[in-house]
Amino acid sequence: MPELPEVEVVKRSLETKILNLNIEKVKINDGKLRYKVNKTAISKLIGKKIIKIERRSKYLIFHCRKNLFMLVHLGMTGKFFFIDDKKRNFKTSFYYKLNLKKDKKHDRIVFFLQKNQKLIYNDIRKFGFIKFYNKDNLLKSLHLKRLGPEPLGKNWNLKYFKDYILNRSRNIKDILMDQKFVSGLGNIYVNEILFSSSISPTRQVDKIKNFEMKKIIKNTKKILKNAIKLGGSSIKDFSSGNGKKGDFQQHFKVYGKKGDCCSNIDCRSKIRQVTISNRSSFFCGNCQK
DNA sequence: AGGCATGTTACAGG
DNA sequence: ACCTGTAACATGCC
Repeated sequence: MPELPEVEVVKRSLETKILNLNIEKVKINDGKLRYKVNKTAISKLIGKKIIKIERRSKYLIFHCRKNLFMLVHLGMTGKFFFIDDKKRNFKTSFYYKLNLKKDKKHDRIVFFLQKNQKLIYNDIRKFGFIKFYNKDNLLKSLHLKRLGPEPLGKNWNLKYFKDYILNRSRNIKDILMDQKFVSGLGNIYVNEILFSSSISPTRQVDKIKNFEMKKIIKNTKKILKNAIKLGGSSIKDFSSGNGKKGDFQQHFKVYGKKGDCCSNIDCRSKIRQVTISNRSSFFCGNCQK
């Protein structure tokens, strides 16, 4: 999935494309996403416009008028494609090239917008979802109500970190991936954050010192901001709303680098891969303690 | 063929 | 009620 930086990039891209365009029609090719798409609810979009797009953690919140909110999670392989049918040269468009490959069959939902514009929700594995809320029940939804602070926000700080891990015994990787502790990080970025903080993913949280927590917080913000700036990562399935792929993956230092030499200049160790809580963890056993 | 993949949630057990 | 770990979801790739 797209983790926080990827979702942020998608959000910014969509903002430039679909805001204030009337939704004329919605076509459901396959509504069996993580949750079945509610046909009655989605049809309420017709005749309305998206007036604002917000990101919370890895969720996108589309604001419509008349107290209608569309909550989207991209799961592991959800993507948005935007097509301008009017002015594109179809045969040279990104989407046309993509169709020649294999993605077209995973177009699950198509939103037809005014001026021959189309927004497509494409999701190979169907772990993503689209749900509808009103203002009162959106934040109370099971998805949003228990989310911890945003990693780029001021509420995710040393005091919060210390208080949260009191009386808890888990490894640091687990807790950084826990959306109740901090919301928006996933497996890739947590691997990168721990490498740049020189902390082993298996370290128990009660053994993390204050200066290390500070380092984690600082590196998290740095890495996320840089990833957003570079347009996110594109592992296999991510691309932003306009079909461009991000460049951050070229900056990975450990994720997917099993067997490669550690990127720290004075280190000759090889990156190791172990499984922690059922997820792959990549780290340097020499640099990360 | 089998294992792995950017995530979240329901569930079971403590 | 809280905390933690595990399995499940669907599809493609190596």
